[in-house]
Amino acid sequence: MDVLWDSGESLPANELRDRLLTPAASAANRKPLATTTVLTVLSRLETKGFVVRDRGIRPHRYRAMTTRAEHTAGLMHEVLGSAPDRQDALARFIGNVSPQEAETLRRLLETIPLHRE
Amino acid sequence: MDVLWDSGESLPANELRDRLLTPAASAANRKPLATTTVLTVLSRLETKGFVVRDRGIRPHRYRAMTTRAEHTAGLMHEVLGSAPDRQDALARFIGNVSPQEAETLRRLLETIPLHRE
DNA sequence: TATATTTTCTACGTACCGTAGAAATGACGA
DNA sequence: TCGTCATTTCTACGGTACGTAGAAAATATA
Repeated sequence: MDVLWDSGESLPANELRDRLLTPAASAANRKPLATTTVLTVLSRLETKGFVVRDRGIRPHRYRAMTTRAEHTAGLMHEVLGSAPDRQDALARFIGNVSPQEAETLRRLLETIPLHRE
Repeated sequence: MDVLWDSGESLPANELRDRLLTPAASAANRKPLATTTVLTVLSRLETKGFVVRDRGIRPHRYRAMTTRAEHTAGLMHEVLGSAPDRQDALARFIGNVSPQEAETLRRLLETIPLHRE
């Protein structure tokens, strides 16, 4: 997913395989993955809805369904949504953010309409 | 975990087993779990640090290590922490909260010291 | 001490993931 | 058209985690 996210575009499996062999990975003695391995994973990611495949052209091209930020935010909402006490959870969450991030959050919240009941 | 969270106190495995057989569960034709099953799961939860066991008394007593809200908040921070683009992720996250929750967040943020660089 | 309770140890089925070979499919040049 | 090569799909195996619980060991109790 990181490779797909970093390259905004859609990529064929071979390209993916190559980009998965980063300098860091090479240094760590990681041998390149087989193309079929990459394809298997891509299929599974497609099933999970994380990746979209363009079957129109022959080397199929794959791209991330969402941006990484969206994905992260989605996970956060998922976690929060599974809590029966959202207010509490949010309070605890906010209680642990750094002052810098608190500032960021304040600014972000300004863009949301005030709630009038 | 839900049972432990709902009962703030520490409970022995047997009590856990009983409380796991809620009316809803009974209706769904769930048969009661064996006590050993509950004990196995509790041990695993202990290993993960989700549960603390009091070995002092004979029917050992188990309690949740954190509150549910703390747990949820912890997961959210974990997810956020694994994102290389925290700002973006937060922006996306905030972009999807309801006006009510935005209001809650604004209020919560007031309790955090302003950030002066 | 014999017995009942509680805990630990071991195990089995299921599911998911990383990995990839074997087989099928599709494209492309001779 | 056919053989060959690239690509994709199908199948599979080892590893880890989880739900479940029996067998065995440890401990309390009558």
